[in-house]
Amino acid sequence: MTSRTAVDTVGPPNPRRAEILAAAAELFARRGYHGVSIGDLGRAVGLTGPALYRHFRGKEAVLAEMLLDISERLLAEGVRRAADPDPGRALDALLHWHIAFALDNPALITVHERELDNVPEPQRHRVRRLQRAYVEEWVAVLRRLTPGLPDDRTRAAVHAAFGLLNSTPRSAAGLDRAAMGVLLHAMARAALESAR
Amino acid sequence: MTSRTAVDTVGPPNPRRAEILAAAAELFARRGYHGVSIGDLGRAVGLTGPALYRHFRGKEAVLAEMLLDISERLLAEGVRRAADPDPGRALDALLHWHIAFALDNPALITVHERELDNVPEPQRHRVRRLQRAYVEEWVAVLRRLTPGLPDDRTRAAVHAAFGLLNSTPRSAAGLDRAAMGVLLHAMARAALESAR
DNA sequence: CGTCGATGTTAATGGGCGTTAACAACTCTA
DNA sequence: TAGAGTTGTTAACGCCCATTAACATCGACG
Repeated sequence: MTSRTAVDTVGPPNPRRAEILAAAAELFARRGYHGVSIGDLGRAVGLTGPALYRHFRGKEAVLAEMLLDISERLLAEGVRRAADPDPGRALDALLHWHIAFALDNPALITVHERELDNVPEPQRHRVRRLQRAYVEEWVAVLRRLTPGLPDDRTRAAVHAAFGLLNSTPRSAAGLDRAAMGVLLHAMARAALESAR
Repeated sequence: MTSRTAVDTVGPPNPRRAEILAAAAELFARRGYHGVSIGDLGRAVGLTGPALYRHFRGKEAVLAEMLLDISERLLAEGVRRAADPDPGRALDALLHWHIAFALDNPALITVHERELDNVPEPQRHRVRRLQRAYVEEWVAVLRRLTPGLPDDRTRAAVHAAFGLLNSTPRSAAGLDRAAMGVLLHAMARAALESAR
């Protein structure tokens, strides 16, 4: 029986897969999913286009795995941070986590924000569920922090705060990472507190 | 001499052009510039693909005109509102304007935020200049409101506030337009004030 | 040493895209 | 009413793309 090489999702972490995913994140963020060809993807890691099929089922599979990975990482650590019994400290921990992720992975944040519609259907639902669960972690913390606030208003406020935090890749200002981090933290915290 | 029909930018406002631009905004916002074909664009206004060339020089020209129009509208009214001698009132006026624009034209805001890289080079510079000038209107108002704040920090704060305000198209929450407007206003104002 | 699986390559296939050409219908107006 | 300009159509062109096929190399291991 002929093996299908490393195309299936499990197994030991393949460095080539990670390399392709990293390059794809940069390209998808800069030019959009449809603006990047298989040839571009291969060339970005020193290969030809068709070599990509030794590692992924196709172009859509690259995007799907990327978005699933991001959503899972955001949610897993989000759950951990939201568990702080003090809701004020939980909110700060969530802010720290999300800001660090956005500052360290601007391309991933951009793709995560924009390209969900291009993920094929079996996995799009999983990504959506993970994204929603992540938002609900934030909503739950804010509900503990300010009881009585209507949920739809809280959810809208959380989405707006994400818009603020995720603006990092587009600003590219003259501030260094640390200064940008504290600025975003202060602004997002103030914005969320003003929503009450 | 054979006329080139209405392909050049000037002349009386052509309703067909406006119709195409509106449909293109929705499609570009939903699927991205490269995810929309000329055939899609024509079909969206009840025509075939090639009919578009009676009104635009090509696909890139549609995007270019769209982004130029948005940037000019944002800047023109932004200059007007920033002229209020009271910087606090000027900031509120800018917030009202930007929020109203974002709530009324979510697709335009999305395209304006994402697709600049796909505008061909002669006009990309013009759009960039207009966008920068718009940001500088905000920066100037904040400088009057809080003298002594370093400019790069102010600029970063403005970009973050734009991220918050422009999140509207992605939230689609259960709030109505008015409630969403006051929420965004309060959050953005608080965020900007916290940047001092 | 020979075989096999993993990981590349180039060549080929089929489809879609942006654009242009050629042609038709309709509306003015001289 | 003839002609010209406007705004559509369908057909055709060339290019690029995602994917597959066929073949090459190379290391692990019997």
